[in-house]
Amino acid sequence: MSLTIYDISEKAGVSIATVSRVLNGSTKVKESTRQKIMDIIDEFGYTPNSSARAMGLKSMKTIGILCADSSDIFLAKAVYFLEQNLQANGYESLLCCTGYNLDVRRNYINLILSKKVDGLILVGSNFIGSTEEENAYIRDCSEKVPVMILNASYHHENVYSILSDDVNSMYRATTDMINSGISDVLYLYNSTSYSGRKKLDGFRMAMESHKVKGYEDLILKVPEELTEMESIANYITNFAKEDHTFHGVIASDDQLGIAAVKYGQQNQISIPKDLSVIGYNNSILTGCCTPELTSIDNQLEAQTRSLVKTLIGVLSGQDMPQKTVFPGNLVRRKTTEF
Amino acid sequence: MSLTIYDISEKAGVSIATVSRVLNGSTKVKESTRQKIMDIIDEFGYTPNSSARAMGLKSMKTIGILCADSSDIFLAKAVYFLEQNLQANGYESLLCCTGYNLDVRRNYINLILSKKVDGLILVGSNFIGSTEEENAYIRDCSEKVPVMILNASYHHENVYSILSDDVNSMYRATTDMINSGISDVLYLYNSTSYSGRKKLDGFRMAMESHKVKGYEDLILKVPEELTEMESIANYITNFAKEDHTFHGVIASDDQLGIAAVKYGQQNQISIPKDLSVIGYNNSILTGCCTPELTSIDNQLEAQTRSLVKTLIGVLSGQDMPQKTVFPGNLVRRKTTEF
DNA sequence: TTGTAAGCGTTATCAT
DNA sequence: ATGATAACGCTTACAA
Repeated sequence: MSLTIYDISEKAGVSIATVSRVLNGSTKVKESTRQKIMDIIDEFGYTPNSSARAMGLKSMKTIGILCADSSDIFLAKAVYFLEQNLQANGYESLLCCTGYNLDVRRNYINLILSKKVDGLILVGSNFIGSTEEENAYIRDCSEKVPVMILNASYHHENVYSILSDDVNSMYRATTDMINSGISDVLYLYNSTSYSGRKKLDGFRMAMESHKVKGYEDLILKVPEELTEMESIANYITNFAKEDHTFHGVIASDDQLGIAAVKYGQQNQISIPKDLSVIGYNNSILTGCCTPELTSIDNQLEAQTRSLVKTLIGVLSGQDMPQKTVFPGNLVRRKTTEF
Repeated sequence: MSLTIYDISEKAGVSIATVSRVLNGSTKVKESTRQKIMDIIDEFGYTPNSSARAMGLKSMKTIGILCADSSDIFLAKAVYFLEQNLQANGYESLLCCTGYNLDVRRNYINLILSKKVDGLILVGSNFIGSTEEENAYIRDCSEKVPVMILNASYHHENVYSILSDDVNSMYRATTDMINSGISDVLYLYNSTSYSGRKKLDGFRMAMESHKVKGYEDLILKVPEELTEMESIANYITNFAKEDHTFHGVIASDDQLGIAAVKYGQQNQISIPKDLSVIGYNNSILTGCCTPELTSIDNQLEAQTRSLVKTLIGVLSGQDMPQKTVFPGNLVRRKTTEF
């Protein structure tokens, strides 16, 4: 059992209030008593009981991080950056992997709120539904603590959104591809989350504004059950066999992008000569295939830094922007020629 | 502000003790009063204050998860599984990414201990140094709470190790390769962590027991700074140019394995015909290259399940095995013919 | 500069 | 079956 301030006060022959003052760096304490107390702590050690502390301060200095699946390559990176930033600001991270089911989520959130976290971070756009009803739980949370959303946007009091401009990123990538002379491009996606919808919007907008005909026939939703790269590649092969031709692929994430590369390889299609491929997230996967995958970088690290900065600001009572949008940018590798 | 048991007791016209009893499911409470209290809770809502609770119970029902970098593909998966298992057992997870520096780690650990976590999980074999001195902090921790180590072994009271048998896995994989007729095999690694050392041991043992000569010349340490796949592939190419020939590669993780595949492709070496490659961890990366990577699976999920089970057992006062070892197994894909 | 004491929201041990 | 009340370890007015 570690010492308490009572033990220390006794040893030092002062009151617990004085010990507390020293511990909290209050200036109003004589240097000699401060020394005496510090000496005792140095000798016997002391780790504050943060539960007790939390009761006094009404704060655990802890932030709840919710994500569907922290082993997802994209979410894992986000969680990591967030934890680092929070740590640097004196906050700890309570991690909670909720899965994708809404009811399960609500339960987890209640649990985590009872831990008296000072704020909540929702990592991933899958937390935002398309109906007000689905998002009710977010409004509830926001009455207790500030809610930060990474990679999606939801407007409500005490809710702050940090995201990348998926519409624009996808619009520009698609435009680049069209301008390079490829207008028959397959759009590959499997998620209809907030950011999933935005990406598709960007693709459609580019196609529309460049007056490309018949692009809707080349929008392919890959079933979510298909997680193996090879299965996805086969799925694309089958799609192509149904008399669909395309000389470009834009994928809503790197995994699908890699699957497209695999499709090309399986069908002896030369990349990038006869098929250009663009992925999304600029993850570690981009380096795994040959040729290496061109991908859209969404500046995740900058986003997380901004998110934590905003959160810390909110917690200290400052006015903070409710929506911060980061531009994405195309990282050109070997699956494209432009 | 959410209700407290005081508010509820007032509304119900009973004492806080009774409310507490209802909340904790004590049997010794009349059904009618229980109902009255439940009704009030249903109407107004109630989220227990777990800091206060922790003070009474001397437990936060929280486990500290330490890992160097939760965005690492292997560690992320471990963290995810651990969180899920802990959640299922009524514990929350305080995540702490410590980096690889020892001093930084010690600080984090003190901090996390002050949060009164009920146990500590060290994820990744990089937490175990090779000297008693380096591991002193683990012994210190173990005096306060049970310490669980995933993927490494350290024997001490109140310390429990769950790991896969890296020596044997590597021994068997190497043996398989030798038996298939390939004895000039390049061993690729970049980490000298506990498990890194064990893997290398397994490789050496296999080489020794099959009386392969000169294998030491084909053990290649890739500089840790090299993180890009292509850089690693180039590094291998340069090594090969220094008059080293090999027809097999065994890598200490999938990333290095993929780099080896890339090396083959860059140098027009046919895989698996002229070069066999085996990776380690059986991660998502294995599906990203073509041909897909044969890899050693270390049963991470089973390990995490066992770890949490052991931890829960320890916390409830049971005697638990201090060391649990899981066998690994080779998952054959397309970079090997055997 | 220092001490006293109230308060934070629970749990748990007594009585009744 | 229920109620008082101490205890948990800390912060923070308010007094001295």
